[in-house]
Amino acid sequence: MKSFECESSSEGDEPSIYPISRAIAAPPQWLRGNATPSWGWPQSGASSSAGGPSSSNMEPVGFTPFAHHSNEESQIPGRRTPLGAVGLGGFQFQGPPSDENNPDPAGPPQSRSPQNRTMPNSQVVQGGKGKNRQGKSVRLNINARERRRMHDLNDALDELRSVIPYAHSPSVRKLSKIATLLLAKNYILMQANALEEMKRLIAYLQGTASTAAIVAPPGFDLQGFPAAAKFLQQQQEEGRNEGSSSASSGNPL
DNA sequence: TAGGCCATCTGGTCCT
DNA sequence: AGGACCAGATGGCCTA
Repeated sequence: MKSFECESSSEGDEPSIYPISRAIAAPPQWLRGNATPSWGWPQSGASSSAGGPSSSNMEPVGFTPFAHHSNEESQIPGRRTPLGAVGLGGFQFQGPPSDENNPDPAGPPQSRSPQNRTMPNSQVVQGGKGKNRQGKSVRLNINARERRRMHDLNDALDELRSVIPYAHSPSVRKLSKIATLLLAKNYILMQANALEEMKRLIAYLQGTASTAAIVAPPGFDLQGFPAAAKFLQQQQEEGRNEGSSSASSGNPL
């Protein structure tokens, strides 16, 4: 691979810190501030990556989860054309006007970036031997397919960006590919953790519904469940009131 | 200016 | 044979 490799996260232990992981753990400035979700970036030493974020931080602020902002993306600095600007088939080639590489006979569309990209390799490497004589059109077809494939991949990444909560804002730069993948992974871990906690809470409430006093079990963190905490508090207060009013009966509930 | 990120081209490998 | 997938190489843009 290249200089960055994702941690082999199949093991649950502490992932080794590759350069890219450090970059994610300490996101660049354009991702800090409002852009940084409270759950997204693995905290060094905190129980974020494997165990998920602390439940007290589960309420991210500054963004709208699951909101699609493809229109806003057009204003975000970046090189890729927003999804809405291109057809379903992905991006059209926007290279130099020369192009035999242009699969669109109608001519190259407006370049998606201010500059017209040059295609340095297309001519240089072709100057070789008979192998390249397989036919220019064949090679160009292969190139077009590969381009389309990469565009599809980027479209999928855009869709992934649209469903992971982070600051979708014109002033916030688009997540990089690797950041998108790592953020999505952390989001999945967080959701799984929240689901587990919810299951435990439901099981506990069901188990104590018929008993006298409802008390949070030792070690159970209710900070992430304000509604549940409020409910328990109400139950305890009601229990106390009834206990005082019907002290003669001695019935705790 | 260096480094990060990206798009594209290219050749190799595997699969149908 | 043709297509999908992959990784290396290259060069451009942007930001600190």
